[in-house]
Amino acid sequence: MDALAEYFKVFSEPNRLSVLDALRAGPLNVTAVVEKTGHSQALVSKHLKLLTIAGVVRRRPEGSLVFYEVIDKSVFKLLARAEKLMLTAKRQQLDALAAIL
Amino acid sequence: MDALAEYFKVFSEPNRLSVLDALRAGPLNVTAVVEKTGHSQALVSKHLKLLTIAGVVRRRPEGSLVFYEVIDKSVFKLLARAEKLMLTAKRQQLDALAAIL
DNA sequence: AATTAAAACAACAGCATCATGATGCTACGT
DNA sequence: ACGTAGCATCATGATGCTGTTGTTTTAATT
Repeated sequence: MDALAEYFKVFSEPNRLSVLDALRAGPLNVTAVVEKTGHSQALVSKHLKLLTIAGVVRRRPEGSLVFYEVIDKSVFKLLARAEKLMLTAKRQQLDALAAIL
Repeated sequence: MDALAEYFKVFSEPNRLSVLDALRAGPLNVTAVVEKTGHSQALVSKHLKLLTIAGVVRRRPEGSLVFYEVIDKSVFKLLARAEKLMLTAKRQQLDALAAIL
């Protein structure tokens, strides 16, 4: 239960999520992620490290560049499922509100 | 992207996850959750409030008791998927570790 | 009305996390 | 060997979250 919470924590940060999303189409090196996300280099590097430690992303040095890529693309299915759940949750909230009025 | 991160944050806390898990079998009142989880009453109340605001759980007063129940049980599928992903991720981590040694 | 049990609220201390700016470190080209 | 680009790390300040204690509300019971 503890480990699961930590795993969810990986995806509970907007900037980290955007870094992960930048890798959706395929591997990118750090600078490319920086440009794609608009975040500072230090920040991107940090989040990529976290994602690597979490086992979500793989680090692959190539010459003087370092490429990162998503290991198991089914993480995006997780994101999609969460998004769907979130939407229905919000709708339920509205329904609950309507039931009161 | 922001909202998604916040939604994930709901599940990124061990105690909150255990509170949610306590409601897996069905509705419970606060005291029952307290007994099932072993957490303090105040803490349980707090987490239940959060889960309610997040739209994961529904609050239903009944007499002097207040029952809580999971609105959409497919949240547990989200948890299961995350757990699965986590396990494969950990294996990949071990492999990566082994590649270094 | 007073009492009691259940649940929520408030204030506080402690802790973790995040973003930034600066600095270090590698690998490559000249 | 030197300079540079790419990436990682460090130290710091700021912010937010968690859990506890103590109090308050709500509802039922006598």
